[in-house]
Amino acid sequence: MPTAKSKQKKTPTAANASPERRRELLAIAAEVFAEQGYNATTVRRIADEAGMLAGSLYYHFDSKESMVDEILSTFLTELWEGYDAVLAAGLGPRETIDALVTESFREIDRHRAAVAIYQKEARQLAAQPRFGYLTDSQRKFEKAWLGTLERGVADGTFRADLDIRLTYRFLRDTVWVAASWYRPEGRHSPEEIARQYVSMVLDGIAVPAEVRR
Amino acid sequence: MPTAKSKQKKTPTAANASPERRRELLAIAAEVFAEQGYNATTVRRIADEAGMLAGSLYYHFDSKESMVDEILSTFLTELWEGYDAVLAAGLGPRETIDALVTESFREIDRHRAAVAIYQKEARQLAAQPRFGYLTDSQRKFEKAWLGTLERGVADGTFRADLDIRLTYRFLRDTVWVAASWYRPEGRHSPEEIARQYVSMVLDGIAVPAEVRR
Amino acid sequence: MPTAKSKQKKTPTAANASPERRRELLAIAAEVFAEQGYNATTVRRIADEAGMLAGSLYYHFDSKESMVDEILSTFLTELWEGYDAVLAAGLGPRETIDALVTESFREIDRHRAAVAIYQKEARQLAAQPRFGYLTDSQRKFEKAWLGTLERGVADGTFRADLDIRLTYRFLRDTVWVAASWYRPEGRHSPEEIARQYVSMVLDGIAVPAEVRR
Amino acid sequence: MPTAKSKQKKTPTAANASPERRRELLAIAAEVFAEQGYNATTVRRIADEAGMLAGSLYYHFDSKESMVDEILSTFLTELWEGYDAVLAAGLGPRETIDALVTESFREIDRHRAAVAIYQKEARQLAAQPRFGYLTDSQRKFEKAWLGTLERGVADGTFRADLDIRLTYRFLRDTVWVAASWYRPEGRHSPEEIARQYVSMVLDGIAVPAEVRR
DNA sequence: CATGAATGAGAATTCATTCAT
DNA sequence: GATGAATGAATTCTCATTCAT
Repeated sequence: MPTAKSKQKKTPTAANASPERRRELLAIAAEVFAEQGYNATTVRRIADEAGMLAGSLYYHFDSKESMVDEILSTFLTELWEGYDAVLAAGLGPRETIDALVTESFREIDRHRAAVAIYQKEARQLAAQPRFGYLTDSQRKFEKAWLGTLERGVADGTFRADLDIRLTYRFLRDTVWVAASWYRPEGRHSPEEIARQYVSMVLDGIAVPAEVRR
Repeated sequence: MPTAKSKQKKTPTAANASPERRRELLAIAAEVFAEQGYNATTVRRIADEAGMLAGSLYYHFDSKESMVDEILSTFLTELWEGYDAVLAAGLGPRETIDALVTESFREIDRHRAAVAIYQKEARQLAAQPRFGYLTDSQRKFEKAWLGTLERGVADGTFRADLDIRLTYRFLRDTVWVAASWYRPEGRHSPEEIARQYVSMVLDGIAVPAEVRR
Repeated sequence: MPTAKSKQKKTPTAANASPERRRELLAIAAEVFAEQGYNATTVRRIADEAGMLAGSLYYHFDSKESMVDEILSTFLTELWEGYDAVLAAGLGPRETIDALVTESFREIDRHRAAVAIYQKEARQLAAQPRFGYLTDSQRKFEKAWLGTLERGVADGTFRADLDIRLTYRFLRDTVWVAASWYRPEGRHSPEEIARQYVSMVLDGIAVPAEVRR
Repeated sequence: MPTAKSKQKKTPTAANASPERRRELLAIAAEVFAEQGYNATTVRRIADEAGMLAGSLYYHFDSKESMVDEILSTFLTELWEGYDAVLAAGLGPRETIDALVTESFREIDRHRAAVAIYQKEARQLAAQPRFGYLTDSQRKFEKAWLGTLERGVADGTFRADLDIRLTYRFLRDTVWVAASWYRPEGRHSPEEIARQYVSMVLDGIAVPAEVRR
């Protein structure tokens, strides 16, 4: 509701429209970004998909960049709500990993496109100041997972013979790359996928020798 | 694996120069592609890095596309030499997985940039007929790994309670994403990384209950 | 001096609103045009300043162009009322110049923005048929000033050793460019500024030799 | 001559071409800018005038902005060479004014288009940090002229009854607006125009009373 | 009277590619 | 083998304008 003399210099266009329309458009954009890659996606393509002309998108958003920005920051905000809840619950290392993995697959389920974009583009985007929060998030992320692993090694829950940073990367990648193949309509629920992933990660895919015997 | 030469459409230019120069230039290009992404990389940038002007690259290559083509096909050719040797060795499922993972990390070590490019761009490139071999390779790849897993489940080596396609994806991603963080000068040799990965994947990161006791 | 209404091409929109609102909006528009330049001024910016949305301006005006049109024609209409009165008064050359300069500064005081716009944009706008009156006005203007100068040279009031067209341009520019720095709240009244300008122009800024002696 | 590894990140294109070609293109651009105004001039128009495609201009210049930048800064550099020489000559106030006016008309003669651009666009461009030198130059300019006037008033050369800032603006505008009508092929040489301007400014256009008698 | 959403015609700019030298 | 200059198509973004509500 612009009042007389309100000169919104910075954001001439953005944040005008109704939140619902924005969300619709962002969902479309996210889908296309995820499929084609951010750079390879033209604004025109998004507009086509939304049934409007390329220029019309600029009524809703400042730029292509601000679209990814909003897609990623929205996703990360929600992710951290979930993660923070898990981390605040005071669970043991094994249960924390379990809960984080489960939470992650729930996020992948809810924000598949955003996660895929994050995976592919984060490194490059993070170079721009505007996307500094990506780096921040990554740091927090590392702290959460690595810390849990360290706790687990300390209390004997996790193996001590593995390079812990390697283990961290293994876990991290293992979970998130799933966004590249995950389909919401697929056979398994995110919880079921999470259950199996946790099981693989914690206990391995091999049948233990003493069982096999 | 089709090699990417045979394409001298109009000009008698491409594929002229000495093979060594080509390889040098491709190495440079691969590095830049890996770092910035294929789309985001300008021919000019590659030329800059090579100490020449953008136009000059066209003496050596037909197009930007033919550069990735050659980078990826060279990599895949080598990869399959290694894989085929492993698969032909008649090993048991556990040993085959071990060998494939090890071979994979060796390839990551040798072709880090190419692997990173493959990870990021394969899906999109594969849409073009020229890159049909990417899809072929992926199919062969799946057959090799999935087959090994199935063999393992059948003979009791691997757990039967896991969705096998899930396991396959888990394994595949787990190994290859490593290219995104792997640095040849890093602490661990590719063989050491492979050893730890295999150990995690097969036996899990948790200390088994009966040991912990 | 054609007035810029009579243009309701398609819509019955323009020239609807109350004349006061129009004048308010035109004053705002003139200010922005003067400050940023006609081309660089967006309709949105004017609307912002007026506390409405860009589209809403089109209830009041046919187009951006019709805004400048109305601003300039209104100004010129008033200018010529003043000038015509001076020219009809039958004054001598010196007194006529004096009166014209004074009248000009009064117009600058009243229509600072319009004058500034005129100075900057007239040449370009005049190329369009719609703004033909700008050229007409300029011709009339030249006739009035140049004629007065010629009269003055003829009767010995003004120096005969100067190129008269040069003198004309000198005078014309000298007066009107003042619009670019004039501020109504400034130290001097328009009449005082005019007095000093006339004095400079007629008698020069140097102290005459025989006085200095 | 780019050497291997020379990554000119900031200026990917500009400053490549031979200086002569640059100068040619800048001369063309200046002409168009002067005639149509900076904003109203499209890059395409400049390219048309130069007999090339719009995109081709970007081989020579980074942007439309960098074209005006180079045009203006080149002009100002030369202007100050001339001005500085005058100011260093240790002339009296009257002679200094004379010399500055003459130098100014010489610059108008040499850089007519640049001067016209400066007149029309300086205020707006100066808002951008990149064009900070415009403000600097203006300040120096004011200091030079105003200082000379003050010296003249102090030593009795110039009238003391005039507002000195008004006089300064009068002089400044009077000289530079001439760029808007000056044509190199015109009747008068820049020196002749300067002579007449100086005469008008110093001694006025009126015949002194005691002479007229 | 005004808003919200869109249109559509450019605008500047980028970049792979070509080619004469 | 490489340079310098250009092409031309595509891309992001801007903005005056329209119009149903």
